[in-house]
Parts: sequence; structure tokens; C-alpha cells
Amino acid sequence: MILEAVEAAEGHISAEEIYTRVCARYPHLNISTVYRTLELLKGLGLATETDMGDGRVRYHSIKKGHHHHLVCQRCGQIIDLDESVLSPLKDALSREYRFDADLRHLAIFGRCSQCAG
Amino acid sequence: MILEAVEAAEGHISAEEIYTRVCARYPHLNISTVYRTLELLKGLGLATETDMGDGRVRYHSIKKGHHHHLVCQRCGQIIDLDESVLSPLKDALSREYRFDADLRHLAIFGRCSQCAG
DNA sequence: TAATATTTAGCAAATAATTGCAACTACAAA
DNA sequence: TTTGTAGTTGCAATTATTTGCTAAATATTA
Repeated sequence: MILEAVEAAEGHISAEEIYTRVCARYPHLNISTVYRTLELLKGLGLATETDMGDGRVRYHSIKKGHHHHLVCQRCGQIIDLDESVLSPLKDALSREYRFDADLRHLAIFGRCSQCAG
Repeated sequence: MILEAVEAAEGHISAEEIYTRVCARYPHLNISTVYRTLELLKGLGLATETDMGDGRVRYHSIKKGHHHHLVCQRCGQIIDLDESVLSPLKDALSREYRFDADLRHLAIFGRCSQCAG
């Protein structure tokens, strides 16, 4: 049910929102079950977790494809980023450090073109 | 005093540790002052904040130079990473998205060579 | 100097997330 | 059937961090 909620969500959903939605159909649910299930789904590779800097971590179904975000720390604008931009980094880490980086859903903070200075 | 504590620390220090240390000399201090001051130092570019995945965010003095970390999600090993590995990414984001990424102190999660599979 | 505005600190409460533990469930072994 | 074990859940408590409010400290102005 929790996985369904993540998949049904348009975009990125927080644990609290998942709890509210699943609770509507299954009121017995506890919030810690939501967190524990999300942890499980993350481990199984069915969902990704990203901290977009707004105080709550958000989750996203893997079904909807890998992508990343550029988050402007000034105006809050979120720019979607194609996976391919990070593959050279992933390759470099693999080659130079033999490290298999998990770059499935990243938020990169900084300044957008309007806010740069 | 808080900045001094961050600078005096060998490596990366958590807010709680800063609080304990500064409190030893200035017992009047409140933990929220520590957090607020760290936020300020971050904004001034004097300290960087990194979530190494262990439940508490760690701080580091900018005086000791920019660097990053590869954190193995399996064995917990932390590999130090030179700043230069991320500059191609920074350049690509700047060129293709006109986004000025703040990549001053990053933790990248994944699997180290011993734990990869 | 007094009066006033601005900044900062302390405290308690709120928030998001995690954890410990007991109770419950499912499934197999005896 | 009972027993054992592994896994899951609910609940309460804990942790790390943030916020709102108030009072104190500091700066600015008259």
C-alpha cells in the first residue's frame, strides 16, 4: 500500500503525505511503519529518497525514471536534471577510486541563473 | 567561540560536540544558539555542513580546505575525495544549465571496492 | 543623557525521523 | 496440537534540529 502511494503520487512525496493517504484507506497504520517501509523500498531499489532542503525528505518511485534536481538556495526554484549529466562523475569515481556511487536521485544546491551574482 | 570550536576540531564536528566544548568555557550557552550560529557561519562561507549519513550533520572549517567524501553504505568507510573530481560536474552545470552549484563539501554514498558486488 | 529601534540569546515547544520493546503474525519443527 | 523462530507492527520515548516568543543586550537617534 505504501509502494502504491509512492507510485500514485505525482512527483515527490513526503513520508507524512504517504501516511495521510494510506491512512485514509487503512487507518490502523502507524507512521513508523511508513518510515520503515520506505527504508525497505529504498533498499530494494523500488524508491529513492532525496532531501530537497525543505525540512522533510521526499520519496519517488523508481518506475518514473532516474533524474536529479538543481535547487536554488535563494529563490527555491527546482530545475530537473537529466541523469546523463552525472554519469561522467560516476565513471570517474569508479575508475579513480573504485567506488560504486549511488547517484539515483540527487539534489544539488546552488544558485540559478536569475539569482547568481 | 563557536567558530573557534569548529576550527579547533580535528576533522568534522557535530553541533552537539560544539555545544559540549563551548559550554565547558561558557556554560551559559544554549544549543539553539549553536545551530543559529552555524547557520550564520555557513551563510558567510566560513564553515560547511555535510550529512555523512550517521544521523547528525557535521561541520567543518573552510580554513582547512575544500574536500569531499565517499561514504560506503555497507561498511561505513569514508574515503576522502579531492575537490578536483567534482569540477567537471560544476563546469557542466554552469555551461549547460547556467546553474552555479555549491559543491563545497559533499558526501557521496555508494559502495567501496571491498563491498561492491 | 533618555528614548527607541535593532539584533541576539535563552527557553520551551514543535517538528521530522528513529529506536527499543512488547505484542502479534506466519510458518515450520517436534 | 504445542513450541520455536523470524519477521512485522504499534506505541511510546528519544534524537537532532528548528521555531516562536520574550527578554536582554546593543546600536542608533533625538
